[in-house]
Amino acid sequence: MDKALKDKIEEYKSYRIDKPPLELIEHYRKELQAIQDAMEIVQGRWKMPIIALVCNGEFRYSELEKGIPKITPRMLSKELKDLEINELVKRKVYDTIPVKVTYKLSDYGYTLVPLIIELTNWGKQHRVLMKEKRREHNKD
Amino acid sequence: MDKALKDKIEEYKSYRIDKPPLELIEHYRKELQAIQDAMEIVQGRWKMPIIALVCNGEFRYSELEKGIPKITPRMLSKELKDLEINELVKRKVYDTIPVKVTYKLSDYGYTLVPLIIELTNWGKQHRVLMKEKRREHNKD
DNA sequence: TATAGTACTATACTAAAGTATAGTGTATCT
DNA sequence: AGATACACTATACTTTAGTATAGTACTATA
Repeated sequence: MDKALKDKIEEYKSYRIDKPPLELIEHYRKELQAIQDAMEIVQGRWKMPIIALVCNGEFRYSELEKGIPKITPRMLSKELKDLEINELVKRKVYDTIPVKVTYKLSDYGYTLVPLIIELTNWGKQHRVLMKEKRREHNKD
Repeated sequence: MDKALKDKIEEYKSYRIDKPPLELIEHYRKELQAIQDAMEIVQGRWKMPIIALVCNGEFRYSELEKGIPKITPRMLSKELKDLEINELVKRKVYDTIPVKVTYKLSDYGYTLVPLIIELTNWGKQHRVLMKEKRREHNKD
């Protein structure tokens, strides 16, 4: 682990609230609720990958299928519908023949971008760390 | 939706990368991997709530049970074990009689704090928006 | 002696999430 | 005429996640 990361960790520790237990529990109750609300919407193997892709523009169904390896058509269509219901994704039907359908992030969907950035950053550095660790392990 | 949120949304849209399809796919492949790596560790109904609690200090098993309503002992012990394996949580056994066991975030665990903050913030504002929406709906 | 607390684990089960496979209707391409 | 693209949906199934309930081994307290 490098110095920059260590410094950051010290910074993050200030997130800790040192309060008497009752106050802490009260504070935490609200956090827990927020976390559960957010997770309900973002939960599952495919929602985040879909959002992360469609925040780069407008995509057709078949483009999403190609962009997100291993997703089945059933999952793609179900997850898109879920995201549409929660107004995170907008579906647009062009009345050409044959029809063209595209999906893009709604304005509200863009509020998830900071979360996606954090998730992606954490995932990237986690992968680096795991690689380092495996290398160290093999050295022994 | 207030002006501040609208401005933020415009800001978030700059996350979008407007590149030719091939470059975009290449860029996205790495993001997808990171997202999936991160989600693997953080996935499920209980991991985030546990991490959000233990980042406030050191907790005994029974305190966690009380702090996280509706979690069953099986889930708590399983999730704590998972988090320990991934070195996000540290388990400490005091050799008193009877034994006392505590859990706290590891330094590495603290790197998840920015993600938790984002998740919590998003969940909070989402709840506010849903409330507004229900109120509008009832007005009609 | 009975009850409660501590930190769990075991077993059996249900519910939710995800997969596999096939099929629909329309249109164009070969 | 047959194959392929498009945007899905239906059905059946498997896997994973989570729940319910009970129990362990120890100790302290009433």
